Amino acid sequence: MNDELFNLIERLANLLRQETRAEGFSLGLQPIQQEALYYLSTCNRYSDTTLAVTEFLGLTKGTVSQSLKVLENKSLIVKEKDKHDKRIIHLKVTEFGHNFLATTCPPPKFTQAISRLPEAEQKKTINLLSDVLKNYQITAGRNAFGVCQNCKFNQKTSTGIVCGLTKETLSTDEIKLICREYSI
Amino acid sequence: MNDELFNLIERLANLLRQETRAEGFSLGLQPIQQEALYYLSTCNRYSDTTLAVTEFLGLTKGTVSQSLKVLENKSLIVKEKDKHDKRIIHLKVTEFGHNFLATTCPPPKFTQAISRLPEAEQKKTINLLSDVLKNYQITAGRNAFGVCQNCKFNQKTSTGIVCGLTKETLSTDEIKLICREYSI
DNA sequence: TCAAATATGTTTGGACTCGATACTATAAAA
DNA sequence: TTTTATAGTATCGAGTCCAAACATATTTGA
Repeated sequence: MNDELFNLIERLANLLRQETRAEGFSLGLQPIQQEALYYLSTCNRYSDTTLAVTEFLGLTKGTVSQSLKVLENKSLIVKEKDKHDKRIIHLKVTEFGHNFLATTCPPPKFTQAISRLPEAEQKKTINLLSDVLKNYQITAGRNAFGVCQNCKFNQKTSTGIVCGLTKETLSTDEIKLICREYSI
Repeated sequence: MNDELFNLIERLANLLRQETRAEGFSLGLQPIQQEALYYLSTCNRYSDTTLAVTEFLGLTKGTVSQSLKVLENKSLIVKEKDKHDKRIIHLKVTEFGHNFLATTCPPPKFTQAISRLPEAEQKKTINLLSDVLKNYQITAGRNAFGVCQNCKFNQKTSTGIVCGLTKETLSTDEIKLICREYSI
């Protein structure tokens, strides 16, 4: 039975990669580069670095560094040095980058296929698959990369929402993004 | 919401690829080569050709031809010419190949993570994800690659099980395998 | 019947990915 | 202050990938 689930995930991933390749063709973007760009569009300010992308994609930092250079050369992202730690470089998706993603990621046919399913079924699938991912991440010993507002460090105080890890104030928009420090 | 599902699948696939890479290290096997080998271990005699693997993985036949050559050189598969059509070459997984897959595919940690979930949840996830895949394949205009016994061409006659497409008799073991001609 | 079209599979070349390693720069720890 | 750890980049060789050209074998159809 594990085999079945493994098979399904592999096949969905294969189809997605195939379509992603086609979508990125206009800009000469490789699937992995699009994945990195997509991740950067969904993560928060603690998670928009080379190392975070590396963890997320499960590759080595040298490899990721190259992919990011391509994204920068194509003006899809810009690099901004951190004000407090000069080693850290934040990767921000440009407007051009956001526009590109809006039409290509997730691939239109995937979106189309999903929207044909009943909404209750969509939600159930998401919940179940989240459970699978969470379990797998724990077993494999990886970071969970969850949404900020569901994190155990997320605290609601009288002065606003605060991250218990960094002690910084967070906006209501920010807490919807993905964080590499996510923990439950 | 589509974005969420897309994200989950991508992340699961990333984790699986990362582990697959580690599992294949001992034999110097790349993730894509392992995927091809795994597919060949699950497909029926109508679907064990270069072209079928090509469709299944969503790559070009030239690329797949190279991966298969590697699998052959490592004695994980053998090539057998078709008796009726000399263009066709059947790809059979060797005992060595089966043994390798048994310990590596799906990755042990994935199996471990899944088995920790309640059985009902596992089944539900499989059913829902099957639905997603089926819809996506139809939208993308791809072959479905389903299990023989669920196919509309599968016929139970007085003399045994027959494929309505090839008019050939099928064994009870065979009908559990994946077929590229699967249709519903 | 036999040339043209089609189908299966391989080979080659160039662009790109990937991990490993070595490297620079900065920050934290001892 | 020296040492160690962290963030990121650069380079190399092995391998993936697509596109195109190619070799065979089969089917079509005039």
